[in-house]
Amino acid sequence: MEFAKTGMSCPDCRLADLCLPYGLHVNEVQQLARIVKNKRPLKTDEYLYLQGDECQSLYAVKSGSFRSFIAHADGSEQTIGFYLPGELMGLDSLQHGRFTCSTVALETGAVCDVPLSRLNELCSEIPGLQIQMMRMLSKEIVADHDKIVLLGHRTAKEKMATFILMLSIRYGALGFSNTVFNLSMRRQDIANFLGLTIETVSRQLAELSKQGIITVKQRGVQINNLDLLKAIVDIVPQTDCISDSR
Amino acid sequence: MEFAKTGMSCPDCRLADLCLPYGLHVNEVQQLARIVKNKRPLKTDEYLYLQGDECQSLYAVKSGSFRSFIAHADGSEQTIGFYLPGELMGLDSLQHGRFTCSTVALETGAVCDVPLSRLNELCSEIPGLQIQMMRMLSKEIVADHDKIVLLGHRTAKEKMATFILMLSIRYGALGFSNTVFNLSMRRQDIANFLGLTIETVSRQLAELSKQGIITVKQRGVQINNLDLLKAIVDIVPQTDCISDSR
DNA sequence: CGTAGTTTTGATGTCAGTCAAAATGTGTGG
DNA sequence: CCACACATTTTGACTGACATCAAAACTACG
Repeated sequence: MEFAKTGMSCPDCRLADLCLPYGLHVNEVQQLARIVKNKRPLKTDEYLYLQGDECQSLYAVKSGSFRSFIAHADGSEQTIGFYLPGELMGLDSLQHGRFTCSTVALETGAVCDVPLSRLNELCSEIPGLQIQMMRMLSKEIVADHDKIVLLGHRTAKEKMATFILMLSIRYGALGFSNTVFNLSMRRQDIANFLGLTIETVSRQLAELSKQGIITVKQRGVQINNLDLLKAIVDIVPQTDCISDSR
Repeated sequence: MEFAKTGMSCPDCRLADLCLPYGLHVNEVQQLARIVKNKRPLKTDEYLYLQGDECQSLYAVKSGSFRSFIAHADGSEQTIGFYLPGELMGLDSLQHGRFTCSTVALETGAVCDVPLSRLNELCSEIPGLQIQMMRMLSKEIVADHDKIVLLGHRTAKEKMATFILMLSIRYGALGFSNTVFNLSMRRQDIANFLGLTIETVSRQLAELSKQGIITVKQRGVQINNLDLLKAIVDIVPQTDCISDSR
């Protein structure tokens, strides 16, 4: 998903209102833009940072999508979440200065590099930025709570439906279609994220297809009946998004 | 768990280094203390705030323990977490100004009331406070990631062992015994938190008892073999705590 | 076109949920 | 202090949803 051109700066970025510049005055956005470094694009499966790395910068998704996960001593992984444009990655590192998870590109994408030391300075100078920074941290917490709810007590079908619905909502909030989109992650990633096996994910997608609620063609997903999908979920995810039809 | 006396202020609070004052100069802590209001103690099952309430203040646990949970339209709940002394509650509200979960006292306890507007002002004046605030938000995110890992792919036995171990670590970090403590929450709360049923929780506790790893007497838990407990968990939770024997 | 990776489909097993009842604990009023 | 009622926890028998194991079908890429 191409959105903001690589090299485009905060004042001109269409994602500004979903990102750090939200609520800032024009000149403040310019100040922010001056500290943001544009990173080169990342290719599929390229790592943005590794668990345990010292954190010098936070990264905002400019285009593409990313997966973050925690690796365990035994080699197993748990996918923590997926990041779409406008979202800030690396917020887990602010506690101790090291990333607690690894993040990898799911497709070709670009990120904005926000040096932490400069960001902290700027937060002191611009109250609005400090507020927005806390908003974004809080948003991550709320999103994580949604994930806890998702993993807590739901059946495989509910998990699958919720996953599709959350993506739909997030794409919609970005100005994309909320009924037709591509899954940038593999079945394995979905399964791992939802605490299921790939076989179960495959079967649930097939089931939802058979019921006519969605149409799946490899990575491509089309939602044919949003209401039925919501009926399966029935528990309203309080995802960050601004415009939710509910 | 009595810890800091009600009425005691930040500069004298034993929990200061786990809480907002961490890293501040003495005079800055005094500034902070001036905006903190002492709330009356809460009794068991008394609500601190309700999901959907407008957030005027954040609350730091002074003594006792709390449970926060999300209620769904169908009446079901998902426990999001448990709060112990020194922890800050309500961070989920910073995004939109409303609490996204309810929080209730598990036992008699007291909290510090930190008015949000004053806190924001103070963060602008005291860079160290702004940094610490972000650390605490980040800590919450890391803790939530641990919960996602916990709920993701673990068996009932692993969940139960991890739960006991995390409590052990947190009590230890507070200066309490990490081998003998009371569960302030009911079985129902543990089950709901772990995505299990009370029957399964009961059986797993019985199983761990039978193996001699722990001794359970109602709310009381004694860990007889910390290494065996860790062996069951095997996936190291990266919980916030400072001093971890591992 | 051939190989490797990914996804789907099928058959079987198992862990935790459900239902039911007993045991234990907690609180209240006599 | 005891008796009774109610809540919580434990134990047991059975069931079912999802995991596991295995193989086939589909895709992608050189």
